Amino acid sequence: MPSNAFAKITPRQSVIPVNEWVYETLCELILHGEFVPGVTLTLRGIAESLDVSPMPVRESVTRLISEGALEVSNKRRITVSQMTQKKFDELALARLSLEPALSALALPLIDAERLKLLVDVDSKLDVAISTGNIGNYIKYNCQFHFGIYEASPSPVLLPIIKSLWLRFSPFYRIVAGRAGTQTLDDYHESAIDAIKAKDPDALAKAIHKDIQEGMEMLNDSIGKQ
Amino acid sequence: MPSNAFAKITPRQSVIPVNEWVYETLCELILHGEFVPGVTLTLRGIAESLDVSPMPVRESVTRLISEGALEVSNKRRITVSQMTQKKFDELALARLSLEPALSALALPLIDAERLKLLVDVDSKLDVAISTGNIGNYIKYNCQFHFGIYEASPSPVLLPIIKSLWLRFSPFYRIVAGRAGTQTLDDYHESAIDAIKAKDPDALAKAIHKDIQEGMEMLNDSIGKQ
DNA sequence: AATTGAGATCTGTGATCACAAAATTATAAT
DNA sequence: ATTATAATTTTGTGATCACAGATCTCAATT
Repeated sequence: MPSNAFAKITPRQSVIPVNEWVYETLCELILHGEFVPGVTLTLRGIAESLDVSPMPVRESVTRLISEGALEVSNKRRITVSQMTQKKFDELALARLSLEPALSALALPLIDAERLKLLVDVDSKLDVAISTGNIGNYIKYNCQFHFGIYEASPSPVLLPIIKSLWLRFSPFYRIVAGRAGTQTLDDYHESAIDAIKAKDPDALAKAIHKDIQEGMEMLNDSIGKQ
Repeated sequence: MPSNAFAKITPRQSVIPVNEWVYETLCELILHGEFVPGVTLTLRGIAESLDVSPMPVRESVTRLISEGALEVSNKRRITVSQMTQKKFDELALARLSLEPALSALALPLIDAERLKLLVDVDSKLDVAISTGNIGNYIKYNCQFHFGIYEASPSPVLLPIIKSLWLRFSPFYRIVAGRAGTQTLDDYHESAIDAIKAKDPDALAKAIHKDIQEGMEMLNDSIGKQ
């Protein structure tokens, strides 16, 4: 029996608290689509998989529940949140309201180094699309967006947007996995152009369009999970 | 020595879990401005005040930290979050982006009973303003807004908006307490008119204006806490 | 009187135990 | 073979303990 049932996870730096490492590990697993909507998790199970005691897992799961990534079902069972039409509509509304705005705020803080990183991630993303690698697509798409947002150390907007991603990522993975990468299209090129031109409005528009297209693609699949 | 150091709190229904009651009690205390920004709290202290064991307090505080209402300071000390200009700007942006939108979504679900409740709360609010009762002003203003929002059982937007309120409420209390109620103005009348006219756009505009005015009033006081 | 520093206390974090309610498995009866 | 029921295990929740690091207390020293 393996002491760690999850896919490759980054080892814990002994300086950061255990509960935080557990939280970030679970976040990454969720954001990268490793968790299937609807499956039930157990505190002791996660603890064993991550080779930690149940206590820090409890704190992390509490956080993830309050952020909507996990749910506690009818009779106190921890599950990965499933998508509903109502949730989806609100997620789309919130994303379209906040992410373009934060992009515009972040643009002046994107330096040459970060721009290079974004270009790099976007090219990896193109490879993932052409080779049909869904896992990498999800990962690099996430890295691209947050690569922009995190240029601004936003204490309020960033955590909220992260919680939005935590909620639709598992669903995203399922849908994209079924549809394949050939249908995927993005506006990352125009986003990069807007960054180079230092045009906040153009960047906001590109991000808005990118989210809208992506969410429209997902919208048809609700209920067919 | 009192077994309960907090102001009047609603007793726990024995059917709901202790941690949830603690969470909701703390939320209410924060939303109604009972907590002063910057003061440090302790798990054991809250537990004693609420006459529960430290364990459910731990879970509740974890949630409130993840929602930004509380912070863990430099060297792991739990404090009530303080306002900064950056936080304030983002809170205003998020509120103006989300609350008018949710108002418009909620309007069709506001029935006669709820409308009556809103009118009632608004009149209590006017009394609070004219008598200079800051505590009631904060409370009824909160009840008025969420009285609209909660008409729509929004699984995503409602928790996010609540987390926004949890962050600025303590600050609100301080500022309003210093400025007095005579400077307070709101657009609740036009909001009620819009509800009666079943005009979502007009309601969204009224809520937008209400938030904008309120936040502008607060903006001058940042740093002078 | 001001400063220092050793001892005592308090605090968040992690570990472990207890327990009732669910869920699962095993057994019996049809 | 299928259903019903009893026994067992598992689970989230709450309580308690342990501990290192931060904070506070207060007497000793300058």
